[in-house]
Amino acid sequence: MAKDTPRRSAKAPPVLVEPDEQAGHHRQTRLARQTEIAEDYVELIADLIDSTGEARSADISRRIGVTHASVTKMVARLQQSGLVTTQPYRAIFLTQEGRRIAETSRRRHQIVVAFLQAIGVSEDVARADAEGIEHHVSEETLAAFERVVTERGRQS
Amino acid sequence: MAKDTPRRSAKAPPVLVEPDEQAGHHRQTRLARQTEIAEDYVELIADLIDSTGEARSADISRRIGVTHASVTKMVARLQQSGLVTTQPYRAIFLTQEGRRIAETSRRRHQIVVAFLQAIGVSEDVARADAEGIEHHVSEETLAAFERVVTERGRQS
DNA sequence: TGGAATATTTAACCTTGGCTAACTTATTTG
DNA sequence: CAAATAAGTTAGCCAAGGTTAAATATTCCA
Repeated sequence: MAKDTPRRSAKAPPVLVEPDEQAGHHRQTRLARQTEIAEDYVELIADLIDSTGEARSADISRRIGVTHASVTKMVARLQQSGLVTTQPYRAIFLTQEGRRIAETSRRRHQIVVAFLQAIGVSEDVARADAEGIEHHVSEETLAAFERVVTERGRQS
Repeated sequence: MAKDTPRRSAKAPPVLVEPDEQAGHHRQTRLARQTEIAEDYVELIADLIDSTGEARSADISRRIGVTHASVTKMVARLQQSGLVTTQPYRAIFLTQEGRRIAETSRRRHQIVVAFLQAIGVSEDVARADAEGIEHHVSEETLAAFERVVTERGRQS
């Protein structure tokens, strides 16, 4: 019975990074992942309302690239969470709370896009990457991004 | 019967951003979200192997902050995807493909952390934010990050 | 060597966020 | 104004990633 792969090392091996700290970071990231989809929808709904006067699910599904049915389901969930209000076959509106989240998301989004462009990323890629990055940027990092934007804006 | 919220606007409203393009970005982001968990696991497994000689699920669960059971399930999925190999009650190893992905992830991770610190983000926050950001950084953006790191490294 | 202590797996469940297909309701237009 | 078209909803499905609780393996040590 060849025991080719020892199941467990005999002694506790040395550790490079603090496990708890690392777990905390991962937990934090997992939490951010839970809210980012909702944020994407809310941000988009705000944009639609501001630019066209109302948010309709057909537009949302076109912009976000999912089916009508998925939008309906997601909107129902957003309503449950108190971020939007809507009635069957009617347009979608943001609640106070939804509007607040939309504003925060939008601000972050704009800063991230401006920042990426400031360090030389092309507009299209900046927009694409920002969509994913924005949800994982802490206040501290956001502040750093802003500094870079104003710095580079001045020096060019 | 007051019709207070018109269900649909009479005319097609003007659009600010190209819907298709925006949908493409969101689709791309959704795709990245599908792989990021796997990447986190693979990256961590590689770190454990390199630093302690083997990756055991107890360590993974401690570092990543989920239960043992979740790790077992995820490792089974990684095996299905051909990224790791393992046998019941034995340690976990990376396949060629798994190792490749781990290297790519690690490189990106390191660049993102170094970059954030270069623009003035504290080490702990840099590590935490990088965990979420790294999966959404395109090659173009990564290159821009590297440029900033070398620039700032030189000038200080 | 035989438990005690650890580690791992299994089973059953939950939520999220997609999908398709079929159906209903509004809007527009001939 | 009725029929065609567009928009929205509902139902049933799926996979991913989590969870707890209970069962099973392995290792260590007295």
